[in-house]
Amino acid sequence: MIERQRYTTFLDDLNPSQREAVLYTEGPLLVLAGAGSGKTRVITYKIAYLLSERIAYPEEILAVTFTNKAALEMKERVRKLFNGDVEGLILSTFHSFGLRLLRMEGFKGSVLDEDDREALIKEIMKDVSPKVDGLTPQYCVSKISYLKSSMVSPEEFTPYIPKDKVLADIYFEYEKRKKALHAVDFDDLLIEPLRLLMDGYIRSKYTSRFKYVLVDEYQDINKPQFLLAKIISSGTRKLTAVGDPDQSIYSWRGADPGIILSFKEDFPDAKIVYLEQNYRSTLSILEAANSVIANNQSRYPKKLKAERGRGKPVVVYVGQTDFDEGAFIVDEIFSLRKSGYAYKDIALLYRTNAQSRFYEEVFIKHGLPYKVVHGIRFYERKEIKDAIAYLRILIMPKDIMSLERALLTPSRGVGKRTILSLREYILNNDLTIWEGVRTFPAKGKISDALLSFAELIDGLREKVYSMSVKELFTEVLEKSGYLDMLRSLGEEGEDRIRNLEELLTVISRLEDEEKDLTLEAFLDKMALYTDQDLRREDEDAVNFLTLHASKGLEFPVVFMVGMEQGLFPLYRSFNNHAELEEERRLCYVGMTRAKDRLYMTASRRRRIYGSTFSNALSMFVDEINPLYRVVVEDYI
DNA sequence: CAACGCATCATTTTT
DNA sequence: TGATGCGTTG
Repeated sequence: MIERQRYTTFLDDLNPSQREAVLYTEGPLLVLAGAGSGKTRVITYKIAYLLSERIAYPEEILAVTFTNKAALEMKERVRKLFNGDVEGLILSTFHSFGLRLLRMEGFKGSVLDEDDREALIKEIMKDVSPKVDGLTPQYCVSKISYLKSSMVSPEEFTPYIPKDKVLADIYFEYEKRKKALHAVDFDDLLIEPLRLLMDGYIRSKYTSRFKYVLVDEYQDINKPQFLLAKIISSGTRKLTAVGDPDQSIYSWRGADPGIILSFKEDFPDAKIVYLEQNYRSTLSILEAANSVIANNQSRYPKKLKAERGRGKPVVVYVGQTDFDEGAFIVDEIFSLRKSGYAYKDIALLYRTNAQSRFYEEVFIKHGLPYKVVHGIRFYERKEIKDAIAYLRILIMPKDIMSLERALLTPSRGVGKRTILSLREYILNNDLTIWEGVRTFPAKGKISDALLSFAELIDGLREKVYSMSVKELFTEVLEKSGYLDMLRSLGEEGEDRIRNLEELLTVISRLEDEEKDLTLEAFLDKMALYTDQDLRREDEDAVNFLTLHASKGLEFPVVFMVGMEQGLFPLYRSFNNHAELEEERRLCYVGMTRAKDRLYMTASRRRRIYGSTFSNALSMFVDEINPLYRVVVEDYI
């Protein structure tokens, strides 16, 4: 008994409903957790509890969240709470888990990023399909991704509009070529594991391993993610899903908010726990947010209760021009600083990325520090991709995409034409990339070039297991002539070398964190992690981010800018009820990020795309209960 | 075939 | 405003 108490003292930090959710280990559990009600806390405490009480071993627990960053933070919290060895615990994103499963089942290919995907689509469009108005590569990428998230195969897809007839062919060909290249895209990281899990033997391996499955942000999962969670947890059916239907903001991307609403149908014996106390925001902010979200018709009524005091009202500012708006924000930030807030306590949220530039200019003019938070993959910069490609071809025998990339830069007399026939040659004869380069029938200069490339790669391959990733990285860049190429490029090259040096710093850090980091593990991280996950953020700067990117975060002070009809909500959603409600949920997400102070700013006239528009104040601002807001107008 | 200029048209994007 | 794509030129 004394033992037990020692292990679980941390349960005292929880309120009764949170504790109920943590302690329930009988079967499926849905935690409907409002904004700021401690859902992350429930997940981390539950894992720590399972471990502390020896209810489960680390390797029997799978917990999934939506971002790598969130996963990393949660793992750290679990480690601290449990204060023991968590080796074997999988706490990652669905995608990382999917890739991991594929690797465990022998997948040796590479993961296509957004650029690769688009490049492949462009190739296909050139080759096969007739030209159709409005059928852009980007349209294809997003539509195909949407179809895959909805689990509609090329064969099942029935096009309704003309351009989708062509798209259907492109989709089919895309899947075919991707498969030939032994590559998977982000959507495959969910779909392919599902395919494998159809096999009874493979399935039982995972269902017997995972006794507890926990899923965060359940309101924004898509069909394959749902199936993955359901199947993996089917051994014990001890699935804990945590989410908030009011914060579902990704349905345009294939997320299905219906999944959280039908939990009780999918798991009839499920227990449901409601977390309705908000610990994050002041009463004014919370009531303001409540009054906005209450306007959504398709929702289960729910009202979060504030645990904090009234605080300051939400400040609504309407300037004459966007410059007034900027000046107001700057003034407020100066006075917030005086009352003790740091820059990093402040976030500026906007609806579209394009809006950030204007505020960046304002901040630069006034010498205020800011950082734009967005998920551009580090990996997507050319020099980074090139460097990674070199590392990949050392251990990935089927990674033709990376081989082609490495072969092309620095230029060594092997051009696009040779590359294409080399690809054919490797695919037709089912060779490894190494055999391919060595035996490809070429003559003269090309043959020499290929041979010395093969030598280079073979030489480096020998070192893979005797060198650390960091050493190998430096070695590859030197020996391949890549650094020399950049050095000869002058100023532009210097920038790129700096990026590579930054990558080197990242590698050092990863190696510090994980002893014996293998090249395989490193490469898989690179494929899925964004800048934000890899970079340390300790600088004191105001955070600039989209409303979407703000999900799951919190800031003492939040500015929601551009609160105008047409900008937010966007024009497009005006005559689409479902879309408008999603915009409203987005507004709710933004408002509930704020702990102490919330500002919503707008201007009567604003320059967009070079011309001036007059927008009405956002309807969402009107929906705020006047008790909790003050309107500041400026007519200077 | 590439380079240049003009027209066009703009979401959100955890992975 | 600025990125992108297409059609025209050299």
